[in-house]
Amino acid sequence: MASDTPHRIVEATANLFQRNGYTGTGLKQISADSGVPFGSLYHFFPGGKEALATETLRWSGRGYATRVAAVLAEGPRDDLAATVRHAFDRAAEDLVATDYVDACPIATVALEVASSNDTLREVTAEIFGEWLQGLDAWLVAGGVPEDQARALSTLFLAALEGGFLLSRAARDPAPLHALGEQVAAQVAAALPTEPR
Amino acid sequence: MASDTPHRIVEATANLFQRNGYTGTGLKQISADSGVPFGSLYHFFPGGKEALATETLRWSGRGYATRVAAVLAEGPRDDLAATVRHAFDRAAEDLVATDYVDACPIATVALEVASSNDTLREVTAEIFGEWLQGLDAWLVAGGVPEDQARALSTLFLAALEGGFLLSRAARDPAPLHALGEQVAAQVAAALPTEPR
DNA sequence: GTCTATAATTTGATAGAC
DNA sequence: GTCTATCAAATTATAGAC
Repeated sequence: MASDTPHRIVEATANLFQRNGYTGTGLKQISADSGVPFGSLYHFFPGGKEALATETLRWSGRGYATRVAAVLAEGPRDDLAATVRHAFDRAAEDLVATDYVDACPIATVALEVASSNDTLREVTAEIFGEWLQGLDAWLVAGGVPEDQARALSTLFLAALEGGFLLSRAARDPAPLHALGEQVAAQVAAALPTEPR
Repeated sequence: MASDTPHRIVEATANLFQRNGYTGTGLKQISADSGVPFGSLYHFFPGGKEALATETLRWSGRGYATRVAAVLAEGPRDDLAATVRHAFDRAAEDLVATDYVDACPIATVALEVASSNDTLREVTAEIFGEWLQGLDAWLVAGGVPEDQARALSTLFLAALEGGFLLSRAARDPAPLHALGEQVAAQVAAALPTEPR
């Protein structure tokens, strides 16, 4: 169980998906990058590329949810808005530190398959849905009224995704930082103790 | 000048990019869809696929900017927030009406090439930059203070892009509608006449 | 079970007939 | 200039030796 072969495959696939997307990633390259013989890909993933992509997206989705949860836990418990800013700033830092590759591990593939592969589209939809549920719970735990949670979690996730898009294209962290401020303001406005 | 061949090529390429992305679109398919012989692709675009993609992205970028400007012009001139909601609602309608294909014509390709093709990445960055400038001007003309325009235009565009991502993945217009409300609220808060 | 070789197709790109 | 045929290399997938 030392070096789990299927896991090595998924890990290499996840890295390649982030840089080259789904159609841009070849199974030969996955074999080469992971050091796993080509035939083993079909031994462990009889469903071929689509099955491997499904597993990779789910694994990446869980990993990213964990990372975001950890960053949100770092922030001050009594200041949701400050924590939102912190999360966007950390996302921007990670992006710059990794030469603009370490963004959302789902988005590129999600857009690629949205109109061309219904199986994988559903997988990305499930992952985004779980992320939104997690953000809902975090917002409600922080004092946001339940009936406003989904709108704000949607804003949080969409702004993060849009920020990744704009920051990666421009190779500039500024969009992500600005979006952190904007989302934080909107979250603050939803808190019942907020002055009006 | 009746049926401009290079234009037919670009148009077919734009449609294929929206459904299958950059790496997912083959030149053979472009030739077939446009009805233009394969060799003509290299006659009109000697730079090959990258040159054709550059031209297609620029053409799609101008077209989408025009469409958004038209939608923004439809809204009430004295109510920026209502116009923002209207724009997101229209984007959602168009998305549903086209079976979730008619979203941003740049985003999919932008994410695909962000870490793999610097030439095309720069093209997408230029397009997003021009869009943001246009939104800045529209916001300022509507009464938003100049020093807040870029943050709000970034929120507008990022939320739209993130909304397209979430709505396409889930095949549900709800995220785009919710985001229209959120962005509208943030725009309203930036107007000097807004009550505080 | 591990791995190599190869099949069948498609890719981007060129050569060259007309 | 228009178009066909083809190239070399890539793709996903499979067969089968070890």
